Amino acid sequence: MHTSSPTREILDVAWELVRADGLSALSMRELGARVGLRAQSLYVYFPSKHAIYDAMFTNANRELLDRRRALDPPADPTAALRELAHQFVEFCTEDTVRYQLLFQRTIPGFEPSEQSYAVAREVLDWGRRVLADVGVTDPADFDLYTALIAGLVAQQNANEPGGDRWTRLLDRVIDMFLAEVARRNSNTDATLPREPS
Amino acid sequence: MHTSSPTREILDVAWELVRADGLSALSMRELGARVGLRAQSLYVYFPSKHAIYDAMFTNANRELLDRRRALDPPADPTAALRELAHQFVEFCTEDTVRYQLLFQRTIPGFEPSEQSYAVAREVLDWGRRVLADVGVTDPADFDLYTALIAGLVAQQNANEPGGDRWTRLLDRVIDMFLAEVARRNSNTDATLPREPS
DNA sequence: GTCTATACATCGATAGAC
DNA sequence: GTCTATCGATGTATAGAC
Repeated sequence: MHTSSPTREILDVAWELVRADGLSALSMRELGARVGLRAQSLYVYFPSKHAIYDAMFTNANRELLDRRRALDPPADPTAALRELAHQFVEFCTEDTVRYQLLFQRTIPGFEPSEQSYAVAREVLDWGRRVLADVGVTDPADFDLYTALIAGLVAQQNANEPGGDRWTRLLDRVIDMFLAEVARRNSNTDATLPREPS
Repeated sequence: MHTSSPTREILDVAWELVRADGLSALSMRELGARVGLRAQSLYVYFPSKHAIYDAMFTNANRELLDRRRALDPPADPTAALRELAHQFVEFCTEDTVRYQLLFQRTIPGFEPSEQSYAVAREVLDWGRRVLADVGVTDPADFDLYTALIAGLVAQQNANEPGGDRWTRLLDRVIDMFLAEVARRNSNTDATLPREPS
């Protein structure tokens, strides 16, 4: 019996270190010391430092997925979208290092593995589903949505980490987005010939 | 007589290296070798590697300012805003490493110096002036604007560097933004009591 | 599985000779 | 101003004792 596997403990401590000193300041010797191991022994559990980053990447995406599953989505699709967006923005701003790992290409040689990407895709597909529920199915509209959210988060984390100068604009941004999509759809209906039915 | 100072040449080569290998892959030894010096001799011109990053930061902001000054802004304020936004987005996406240095906090201990920030503020103030010309003076509206542009650029650079999947949404985003500000202003006019005059 | 020991190449940075 | 020499770090790797 054990409370946590060595692998699990290494990852937990890695997150601690990274949060304290920055994403790229993760050192194998330091990490080993914190878990009572020499740096070399870490290679028993992870083949390289990038493998640790990769596990952290998966880690973080799973955490986001878990939180989404924990939501009890309201019946109203728009309310559900709002809830999702707020959860995502909070997730991205409550831990800027995690945000950096997930959404910025900042570690020199690190590229998430295929299986890590799979989890990231799950997150994105979840978003697509929620948007489809409010009638947004055009891929360009979805790109627009991700850009709007990404912009708020990027500005918040870059210029006022921990604050809410940008994130408090979220509901306004969602309204603006939904109005824009509705406007564009009604324009399209009015000006383009109908599909034969 | 000389074609360029050592300082200038070091910076030029630093940009080359960084564009080739990534922002954090800048190495003093490599940089020295490319300019015909040993790494240690670089410290005659820059007191540290961060000082080189700082000079590059100022460098890039000045380049952006120069381009703005080179614009011959159209008389119509909205057209001028469009032109500015397009120029900015192109500036941010044509060189992702430069974008990373200017707008992402990615280098472990690097913080731009006060005088470097001054140039960055000039850039921001320029944007504020152009937005004021189209009637956008509320600071929250300006924050909204910067987030919208930042979002397009962030998504483009992170997910499809060199492409235009997000940046081609720029005019749509500007329209959406202007409509939102207009809507909000008219709402305010209609529902709030006027100031005594 | 973990240790010690050792190795190699890399890094930023400093001291001091010339 | 440029050099050699050196320092203390880093990631990575291997060999071998226990």
